[in-house]
Amino acid sequence: LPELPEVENIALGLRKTILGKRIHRIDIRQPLILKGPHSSRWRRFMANIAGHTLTSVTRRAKRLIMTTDNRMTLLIQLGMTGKFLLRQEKSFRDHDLWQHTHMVMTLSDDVVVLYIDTRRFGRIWLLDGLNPKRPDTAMEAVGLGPLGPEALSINLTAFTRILHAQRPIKALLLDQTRIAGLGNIYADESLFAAGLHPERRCAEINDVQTRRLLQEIKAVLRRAIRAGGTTFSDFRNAYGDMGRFRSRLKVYQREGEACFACGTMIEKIVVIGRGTHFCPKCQPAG
DNA sequence: ACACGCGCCTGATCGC
DNA sequence: TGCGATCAGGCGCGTG
Repeated sequence: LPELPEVENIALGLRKTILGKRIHRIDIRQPLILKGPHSSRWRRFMANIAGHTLTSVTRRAKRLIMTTDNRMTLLIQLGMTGKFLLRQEKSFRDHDLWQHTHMVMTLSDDVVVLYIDTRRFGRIWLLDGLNPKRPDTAMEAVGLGPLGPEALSINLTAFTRILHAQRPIKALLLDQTRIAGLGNIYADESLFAAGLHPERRCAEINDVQTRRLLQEIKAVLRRAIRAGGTTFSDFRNAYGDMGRFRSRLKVYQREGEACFACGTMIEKIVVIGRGTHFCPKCQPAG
């Protein structure tokens, strides 16, 4: 489940290899994943991109943005299992993942970029005229849900403001319109690091705890980025490497195991329909 | 406006 | 052993 740190690592990997490369062609094997006003005319859109150069690969929350020198944009939301894989030749056709490869970009220098998504929750929007430094307007214009501030850069004032709500704190952390980039893994890990029960009502969190939670969110995300993200089964970066953060998770997927801080058994509950892991002693309710 | 819950989709795991 | 049922989860969308 690619969250901010995983998408950041995918972007880093893609940037290193494909920036400045010329696009020879883009093949779509599964048109159903395409969205946006050009999706029904995707053949024309892709033909219009061919021959041009990739000028930027950026990230907004969990969304990837790839732009060309003729101001065309592929905006990718990876969903649960979406990934990019870089290959030097076309031997990937024998690969196990070929049946879930929905897009193939052939670039200069024999670089091939595969977009692979087993469960097909991911989507690719075909856009034109998006400014990669200010992508939100264009994204909302094509019906993508509005995004709150980046979890890595939201300031204390804004964070305090969104905590004026009656929902459980975990629900807020997963709400991309309030704070963008966290998913289930890093929401649970941040709440553990801050010593907050995931069902704690937002409005009951005091100023000291608020400051602490914001610091821990950013610290957890930064550590996860440096570790290359978290791999359970699916996530790989653009070079096929697994993330190394899994062994450093404190609560996520550790139900029944001992808390590293106090030895209490980690519990798993359901909050707004999501599996939620926490230490009942380090993260007391009420 | 706000908040919750369903359904999409497939592979892994569970239960009989 | 085999096969159907269940679960996981990001996000759009419908509903209260």
